Order: sequence, then structure tokens, then C-alpha cells
Amino acid sequence: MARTKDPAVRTLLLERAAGMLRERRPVTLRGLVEGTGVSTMAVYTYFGGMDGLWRALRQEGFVRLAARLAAVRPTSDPVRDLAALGAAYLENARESPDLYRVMFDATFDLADAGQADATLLRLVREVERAKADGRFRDDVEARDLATQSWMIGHGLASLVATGPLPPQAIGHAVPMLTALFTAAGDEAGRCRRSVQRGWRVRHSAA
Amino acid sequence: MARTKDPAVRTLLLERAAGMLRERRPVTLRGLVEGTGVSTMAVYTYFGGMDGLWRALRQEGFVRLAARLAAVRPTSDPVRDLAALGAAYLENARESPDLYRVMFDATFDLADAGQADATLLRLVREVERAKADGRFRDDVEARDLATQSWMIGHGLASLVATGPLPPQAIGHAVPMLTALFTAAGDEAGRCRRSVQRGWRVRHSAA
DNA sequence: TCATATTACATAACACTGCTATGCTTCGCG
DNA sequence: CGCGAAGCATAGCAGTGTTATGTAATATGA
Repeated sequence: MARTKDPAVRTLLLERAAGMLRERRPVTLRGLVEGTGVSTMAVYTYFGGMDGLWRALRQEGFVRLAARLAAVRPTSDPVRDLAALGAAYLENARESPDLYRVMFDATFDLADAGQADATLLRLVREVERAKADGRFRDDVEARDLATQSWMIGHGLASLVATGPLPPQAIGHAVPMLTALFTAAGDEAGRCRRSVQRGWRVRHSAA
Repeated sequence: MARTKDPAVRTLLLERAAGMLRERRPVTLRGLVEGTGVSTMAVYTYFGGMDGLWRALRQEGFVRLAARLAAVRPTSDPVRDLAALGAAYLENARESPDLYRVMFDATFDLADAGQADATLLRLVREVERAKADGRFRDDVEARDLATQSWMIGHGLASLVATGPLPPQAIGHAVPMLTALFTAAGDEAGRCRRSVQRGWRVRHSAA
């Protein structure tokens, strides 16, 4: 029909926006396109406006998060893997706290809800695997326990990313997840070892 | 020295800003003073600018939260009271979710940190009372357990206020707090009953 | 008591924001 | 081919927070 869009411009703008976010510079329309050679209108042709850019940025954040969770290789210990997923979640939030805040500050879009649901599904699967292994009681609703794990992760990530809690407070995740999984039926000592092992994988190098 | 400030104007603006926030209207400088008879400069003489207004609004939010927590009358069961504090916290967040978001969205100020610390102190005291009653183990750090309770409350309040989780998800607090307090040493059945009792006080009427 | 200085406040302008209207250019497709 | 639709640059508009300037009111010291 007519001149076609260049996908490179889209990723360029997205990358640049993420960079400005990381450097704590205000992400503004004119500041975004400055120096790139493209005009302010590009933001409208590719994102439909600044709202669309923020939406795309949130989606990008969820994609990165999903990649992080996918990189957690399952072992023979599903409870360990649950803790490893939590560690990956928090590591991701700690590395780009501003992006994390963008993901959860604005009121949720339907597209965001889908992305968030996909990441939650990863946790649900792991809980189900733990149930199949007899680690959790049969009456434990996988989705409930996954949601509760998420809430712990988000509460921690949010309070650290926003400022009220110092970064080292992330360590609170270990006893909290242990308490949650033990209450779900796992044997206390074994649970603690599993959680600590899953946690260390991600947080020992840092 | 000169003309003196009228404190009524300050509270008027603050009240009006809270109202606009509640009605989900954008809180803007000109929109704030429109119809009040006062000029835009009033915001600068009383708050030093919009940033100051937001700061005052956050502080107001913490004052309301503190009042809510103070309204929780201690009983002979400190674990029940801990749950009641959590319920009050979440009730407050649910009643004015936008104010809650304002309190925790922006990066923390020192003044906000002080306010937040004061509310946390209420939890610490309650945990210490439970320890004195022998409900929790002696090696439990009161401040740690209080912080963890807060994280659960905030994670829940944040995810509900922002949108990813539906309001009924607030019920997750009961099993989570039970798991946390049980892990701290409280006897499982008794803990569950205490938490449920403390929770019901606030959430049965709603 | 009264002059003075200081403060509150109103008006208007400024720099910035996101956005849109208007052309021009460019290329896909019949 | 050529026509028309889409990308895209320019400029302008409405809105934002902020600041400069002038004026009126009033606490304070003599």
C-alpha cells in the first residue's frame, strides 16, 4: 500500500526509553527522539503516543522477567526450584528497579494482565510438580500457593525498589518462603534446605 | 512581621486534593485551586510547589493509617491483635487505594521514612508482646517478623490497589500470616484461630 | 501610634509537556 | 506506470508546573 514501518526504529526507541529509565532521566517525548534523527511523530506511528510507549515498556519488562524465569532449569527438587524462581524474580527487580516500578505502578491493562498471568503460570506449574512429588498436601490449591509466593516476591521487590526497605532486606524471602511452603505440607527441615539451596544459586554470585 | 498564613487554606487544599484523588480526577495545580477563590500561588506559599503537596498528601496518608492502627484495641491475644493490625492495614488501603499508591509509588522521602517507621513500630511492639506471652520463640527477632508481616500486607495491598489481583484476593492474608506466625513458633491450630479471629473483626462488616 | 519591612497573594509570562494539524515524501500495488 | 496510502518532518496548540513582578495587608520596633 505505502511506505512500510522499520521495526528497527521501534526497538531503538524502546531501548532508548529503557536506557533513560535506567539512568533515572525523565522519559519525555522530545528527549526520547533527540539525537536519534527520528521525529516525534515516530512515537505516534509506532506506539500511538506516550501511553503506548509505556505500555510497550511494561510488556518489555514482562518479557525480560519471563526470560529470567525460563532460565531457571528444573532440578529433581521442585521446592528448590520454587525458591530459585523467587530468587530470579527478585534479581530481575533489583537489576532494573525503575522498569519494575513501571510494570506495576500504572493501573493494569488487559495486555499486561495476560503477561502477568503467563509469568504466574510458571509458578503454578512448579507448585503442581511439588504436589506430584508429595511435598505439598493434596488439598493445597496450586494457584493459591503460587499467588501467595508471588505476593511475597512482589511485596519485597516493591518495598526495596521504592525505597522503604534496604536491598539486603531481600534476604527476608528465605524464611518467608520456607514458612509458606512448610505450611503447605513440606517437612520443615527439608523445606528449609531446599529453599536455601534454590536461593543461593542466584544470589551467591552477587 | 507581616501578613500571616491561614492554616484553613492549607487543610482546604489538602482535603480538595485528596478528594480529586478519590474521584480519580487528575490532581493539577490549576484544577486544584479552581473555584476555591485562592490563587495558584497559595500552593507555593503553603507547600512550596506541587512536590510539596504530594509530600503532604503522603504524610496525610500515613497519619490516617496510623490512626487506623491505633484504633485496634489490644486484647489478651497478641497474635489475634497482629492479624487485626494486618486487617486494619488492608482495610485502609482498600478504602483509598489511590492514596495508598501515592504513599508508596514515589521514591521515599526522609519524612516519609519516619512516618513509615512509626507505623512499623506498632507491629514490632505487638510481636514483642507475643514473644513475652510465649507465643513466638525467643530467637525470633521482633523487627524481622514485623517487617515480614508488613511485606505480606504491602504486597497484597499493592497488587490489589494496582489491579493485577481482585479485591477478594485480600483473603490470602489469613493463610499467609498463619504460616508466618506458625513458623515463628506459635502452635498451628491456636495460631490459625487467633488469626481468623483478629481478621474477622475488621472484615465481617464489609 | 505610626512607619516600615515582611509576608501573603494575584497576575502574567515562561519553559516544558504530550498531542495534532498540515504537508511532503516515499514506496507498495493494481 | 501512476495513484494513493502510509511514514514522517515541521509547526503550532492546549495543558502542565514554575517563576517574576507588583500590590495589599499586617505584624513589629521605635
